[in-house]
Amino acid sequence: MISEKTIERLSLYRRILQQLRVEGKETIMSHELADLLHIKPAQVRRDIMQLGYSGIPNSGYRIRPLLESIANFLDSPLPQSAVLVGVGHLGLALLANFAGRWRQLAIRAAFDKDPAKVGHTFHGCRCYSMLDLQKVIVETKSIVGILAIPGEGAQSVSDLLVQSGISGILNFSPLRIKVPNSVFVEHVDLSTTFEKVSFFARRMKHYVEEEKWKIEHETDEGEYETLTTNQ
Amino acid sequence: MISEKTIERLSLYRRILQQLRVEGKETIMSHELADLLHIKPAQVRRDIMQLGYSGIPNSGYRIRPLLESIANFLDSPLPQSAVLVGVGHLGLALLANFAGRWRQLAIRAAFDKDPAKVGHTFHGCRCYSMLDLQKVIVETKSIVGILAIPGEGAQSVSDLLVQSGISGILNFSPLRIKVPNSVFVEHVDLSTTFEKVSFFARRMKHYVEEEKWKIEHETDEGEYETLTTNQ
DNA sequence: GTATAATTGTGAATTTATGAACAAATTATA
DNA sequence: TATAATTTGTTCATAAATTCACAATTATAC
Ligand SMILES: NC(=O)c1ccc[n+]([C@@H]2O[C@H](COP(=O)([O-])OP(=O)(O)OC[C@H]3O[C@@H](n4cnc5c(N)ncnc54)[C@H](O)[C@@H]3O)[C@@H](O)[C@H]2O)c1
Ligand SMILES: NC(=O)c1ccc[n+]([C@@H]2O[C@H](COP(=O)([O-])OP(=O)(O)OC[C@H]3O[C@@H](n4cnc5c(N)ncnc54)[C@H](O)[C@@H]3O)[C@@H](O)[C@H]2O)c1
Repeated sequence: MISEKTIERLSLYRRILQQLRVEGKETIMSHELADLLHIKPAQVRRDIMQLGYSGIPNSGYRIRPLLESIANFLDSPLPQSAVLVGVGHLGLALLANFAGRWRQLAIRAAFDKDPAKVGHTFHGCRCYSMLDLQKVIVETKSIVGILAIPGEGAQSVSDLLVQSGISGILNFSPLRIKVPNSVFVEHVDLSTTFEKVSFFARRMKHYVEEEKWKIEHETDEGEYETLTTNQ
Repeated sequence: MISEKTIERLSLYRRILQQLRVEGKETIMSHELADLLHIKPAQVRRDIMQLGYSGIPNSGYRIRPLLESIANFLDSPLPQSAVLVGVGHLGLALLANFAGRWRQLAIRAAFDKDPAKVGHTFHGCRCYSMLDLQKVIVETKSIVGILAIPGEGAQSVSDLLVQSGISGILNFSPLRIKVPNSVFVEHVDLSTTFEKVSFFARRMKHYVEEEKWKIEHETDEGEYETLTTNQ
């Protein structure tokens, strides 16, 4: 019923609104939010509509109650825990940002198969042995697992997480893991993202050079198609 | 004309096919690739069609030439360079993975405003002063910039990158930067992604518990709507 | 107060992405 | 060599996401 895209935008709105509130702003209009995010005002209004929150015509949305509506919608009534598997380069960066930083949602435990890491604490988060996975997940009541290990181990660790009661996985490994359809998976594939940016960067450059050429040579506007981008 | 989604999938196909080739596989059929990625075969055929490459009915695609077609389409004829701004927790992880690892596309230089980092080399990549940004970008002919700094500095650094000739930006900061429409931007917003996974994890759990309840109480199948997911 | 200007909420239109289905092509097989 | 079995390329259909556009509503100016 509610789409992933909408959830992502609601999370964004919240972050922006929290900032604006500390700056003393009390109300906001759909086109202001839209401009900050480079989207259309109708999109903002539609998303907020789905919350059940109503704005005031000719005046906009009151930030305080809108934030409450978003929190009400996005957040769990209880603080929510996540666990991280793989305390390597990426895992460490994630711990630096998400280990107990927010009360509402945070990484509460980490795991690694490397004995050198087990028992140590990284950015305030303890690293456990893989043998303790199920026990710790149950104890911390975690429902989200973050995979920051190489593709090789990803499927088997994913299976373990699911067995232990995890129902959402954030997967940074390049492998597309298979899970029961009662589990939500998000693949963050930084390599393909990097390649994509590189691809479009090149196209943009070509397009711009083509435009320059056309201007220099004062040709009439030919039927060049513009690039499709997400801006 | 070609969509971002298609580019992402082509990059995925390539990675899988490279692996399969070293395992000795010579041909592949659309449904095999589709199964590995949890998508539909028609999607695979459509994507490959856009490359201009043709498969063989009743036999599939020959992996070697297909890989060549993909490389031809996705890659620059010359090796392509990227620069990273912000050698913090995340920046370091990115350097560990992308600093000169591939010949075709790699991070060739890093920048940080912290004097303690300037002049040092991280994972084989030299960190320069922000003052050298333009010079190094021009020298390395980089067209991609990666932002791994806090939101505060993101807009001004982005402007600098664009001034220096960058035409693609991979932005890890929470700020939605503004760029001319001749520049491609990809926002990787790990906080919102994390919140999204948490949100759907919770819904999944509820949904599953609801199903269990229904089974235990042997009610007739009510009109419960299923969740929309991306699996 | 009344008029004016502005902004919301939302149905309808549009665009974009995905999926189903089938003729055409090709291989394998009898 | 002919037939059967498959898989591709692609058209047409469906679904999802976005955008338009405008009536309804409210604030503000006069
Ligand atoms: N670092 C990046 O910027 C980056 C970029 C693109 C993709 N990735 C992907 O993210 C994942 C992690 O990357 P990284 O750079 O942190 O790798 P890394 O090698 O630095 O760290 C991997 C960690 O996972 C642990 N590990 C390995 N297999 C395990 C298993 N089966 N169970 C438990 N722990 C295990 C290792 O001991 C190590 O600590 C990899 O799949 C990588 O391809 C990372
Ligand atoms: N680490 C994560 O897992 C994670 C998760 C979500 C979001 N992010 C975002 O990614 C970005 C980087 O995160 P991090 O954890 O690496 O932060 P960090 O604080 O560890 O590193 C930031 C680095 O950028 C440098 N820097 C800051 N301002 C700069 C400027 N104007 N010019 C040049 N260099 C500058 C700092 O000196 C530091 O080295 C942040 O915007 C953060 O919100 C990171």
